[in-house]
Amino acid sequence: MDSDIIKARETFIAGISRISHFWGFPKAMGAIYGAIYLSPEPLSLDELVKQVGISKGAVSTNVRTLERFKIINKHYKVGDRKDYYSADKNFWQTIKNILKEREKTEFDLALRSVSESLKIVNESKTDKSDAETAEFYKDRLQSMQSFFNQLDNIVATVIALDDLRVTSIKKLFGKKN
Amino acid sequence: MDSDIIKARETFIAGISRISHFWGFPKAMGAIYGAIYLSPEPLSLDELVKQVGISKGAVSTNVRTLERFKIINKHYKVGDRKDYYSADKNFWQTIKNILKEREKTEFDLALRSVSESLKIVNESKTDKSDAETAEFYKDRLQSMQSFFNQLDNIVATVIALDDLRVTSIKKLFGKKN
DNA sequence: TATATCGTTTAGTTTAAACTAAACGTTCAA
DNA sequence: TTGAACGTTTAGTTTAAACTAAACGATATA
Repeated sequence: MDSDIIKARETFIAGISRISHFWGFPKAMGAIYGAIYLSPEPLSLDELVKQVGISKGAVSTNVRTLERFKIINKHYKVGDRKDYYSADKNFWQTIKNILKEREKTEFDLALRSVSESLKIVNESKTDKSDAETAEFYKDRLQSMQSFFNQLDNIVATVIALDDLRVTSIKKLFGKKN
Repeated sequence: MDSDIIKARETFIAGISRISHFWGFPKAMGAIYGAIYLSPEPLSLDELVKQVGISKGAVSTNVRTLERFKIINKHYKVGDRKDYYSADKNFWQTIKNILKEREKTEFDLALRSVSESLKIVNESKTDKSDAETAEFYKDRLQSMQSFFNQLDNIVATVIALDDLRVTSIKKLFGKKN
């Protein structure tokens, strides 16, 4: 294959790896996604091993995560036991899928830990000396709880949006007004 | 101090640590922020060492990062060589500050790496056999470039918003319509 | 000038995440 | 029924990030 094509792919994959790592995913996961995204045909596990240069085990686990997040798609071919993976260009959907996955776990958990702290303070029978501190805690914890709730709402709303509305939001932000 | 108050604080700090770690920051950084956020008075470095239970060096570096991101504020007292740190409740501003810092580095860099790949493909004199692949690459890379540009616009817009407009956006999303 | 008190930096260590190599279970074809 | 071709799992290793302990420079105080 043409060396420029190869160079372009390598540059791209390196970039995606970095982004992946930056957002808390393994670098290899980004590289795998990059290879799949830039392939005209769905790729098999062994082809990914060859292209990305990591072990079969690592490709297997990373590919599974990518699939769970609905970032890539799995394909079967009749009379072929291999699995093939592809990616599409709908990034907004991809982002939504990631958010959906994260909301289920971390967003929710963050909110709960603040709420629990608040509950403890609210239910504590504060003796005179700590009353002031308790009030301060309540105020601060409530503020954060409120913020998390708003954030949760935003995420939930974005997830629920259909593509038409996503477009309108893009317009909303894009116009810079 | 009242044991419930202590329990509430520990629960809170553990939660914030987890969030911090989840978004790619050190756990200790979250713990430090949590301690500062929940303190009625600005805290000194040594007080943080005591409250959070990590070494002075670690507190020093983490606190510096927090300050660089404008997540906490530094205070001086006359006739006192210690530095004191406080946090406020304006989370939207905090998020904006984090985004601002990240946009300068990673957002920008992501966009550039895709653009560079695209440039390589565009400038390559593709021989017959790879022409189709080159076209596919161009299409895919352009799609991602476009997406990144939109994302960059959104982030830049959010950063540029004043608080009034942030409120309106919160309303926009919060209504769930 | 000597000493104590700061925050920072550095060298070395710890730790947790992510990888490799290899064994494994399953499926299918000969 | 044997063996090849899959993807997955596991035990062990590597690696990079983040920590600790201690030295350090700077500044204030006695």
